[in-house]
Amino acid sequence: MDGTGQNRQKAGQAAPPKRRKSPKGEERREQILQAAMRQFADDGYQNASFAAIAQEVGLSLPGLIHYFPTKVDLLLAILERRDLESVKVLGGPDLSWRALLSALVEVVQANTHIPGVVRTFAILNAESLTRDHPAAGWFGNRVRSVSLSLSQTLQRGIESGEIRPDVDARALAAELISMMDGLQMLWLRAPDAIDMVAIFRAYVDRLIADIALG
Amino acid sequence: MDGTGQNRQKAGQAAPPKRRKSPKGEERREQILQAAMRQFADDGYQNASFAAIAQEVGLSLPGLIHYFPTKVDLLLAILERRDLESVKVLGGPDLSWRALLSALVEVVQANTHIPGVVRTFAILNAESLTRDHPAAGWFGNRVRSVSLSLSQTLQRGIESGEIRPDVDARALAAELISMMDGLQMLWLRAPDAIDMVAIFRAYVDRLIADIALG
DNA sequence: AAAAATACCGATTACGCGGTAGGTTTAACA
DNA sequence: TGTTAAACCTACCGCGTAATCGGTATTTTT
Repeated sequence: MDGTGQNRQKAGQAAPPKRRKSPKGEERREQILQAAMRQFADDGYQNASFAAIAQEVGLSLPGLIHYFPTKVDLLLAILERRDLESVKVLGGPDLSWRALLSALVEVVQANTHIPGVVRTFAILNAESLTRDHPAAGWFGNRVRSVSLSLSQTLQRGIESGEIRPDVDARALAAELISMMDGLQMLWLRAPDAIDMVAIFRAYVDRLIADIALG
Repeated sequence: MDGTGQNRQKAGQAAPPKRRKSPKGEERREQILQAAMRQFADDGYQNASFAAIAQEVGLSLPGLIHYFPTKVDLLLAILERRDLESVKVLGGPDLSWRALLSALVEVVQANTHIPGVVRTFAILNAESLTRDHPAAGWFGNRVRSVSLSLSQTLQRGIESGEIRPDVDARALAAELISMMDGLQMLWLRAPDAIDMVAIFRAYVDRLIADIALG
């Protein structure tokens, strides 16, 4: 009816989404999301086949559509779920800048154990740069939000006198994001050929040495 | 008949590719390559329409096929051309490491003036991470080659005593490539919001300060 | 001027795609 | 236990796709 698939809810949090039942259904949803992530990771969103995702979980195409009315809805469901997970990582605005940088290294470390997920989001991230891509808004918001979060923490470090005052917090935030994303792409092309964690850790260590005061 | 479109020539350089004639034809080829780059930049390779490229240069689909027998041939032609251009940038293996890093900054600087080209290759680079992508080999070779070139130059710097001996040249090469590619993606998402050149230059300056001896 | 390659086009084909129409079976709940 | 929604399926549709067939007109070379 609406064609946008945005009709889930708007701001409710614990509100049970209308009425929902079957345990089997929830299990299926989970399977579908997993399968879709796999196929998006392999082929990208545009090139992946909605019907092939259905097949992977043993459904017909209309069977899949019963759960996700359009391909876009399925994509958005994957992104939405990622939102919930990633809140906790950069969560506190009360984190010290050193702790934040450590947390970033840990994120990279953790990512090496879930190459599938990393691949999915790296592919979608890049693909979302193309015209009218349905994930463009999500990735745009995400980069804005992460960037803001990083630069605020760095800025607090500057104001508290722990970081050299001539550092550009916003530029440094962009630099960190770029390095992480760039490394991911290199790593995805040849996971065994480069040690993503070691490289990123070395980079961050140098960065800390460069900007720390005292 | 061969279906691969690889039948142009194999190693000849000045050898006129069999026999070629019309000036009009060469002009058309040029238009086609430009149009294709534009559309690949907008929509990616997979999602771009071969026929739409034909239309943009005022040809029917069979008319386009006269010049490039398949869509893959067109893609490879674009990549091939880029090869010729990019040789000169990192050309000499007799370049000093400082000169090389300066050259990288200049490349980034120059790239800000050709966002279309940057976009094309950034999009294709990311897209080539998907399964069976026709550009995968090209980008794989490219990253290998650039990486090797960078790390060799850095290694020479180490051996000549200009760079600290505890530096990992290969890791640093990967880091540089990651930073450039990551920055490009961030920049493409919001060209006016970030100063790619300033960020990269600041990064390189810190890097030099960190690894230089004496 | 003759021969031959180049530079195209209209019509068509085979196929995969996302999505719909209209149903039947299965399971939850009162 | 009856009602109702969830959980699916078969068959189908319209569309866009890359690519082919079989030409004709133009240009270049001999």
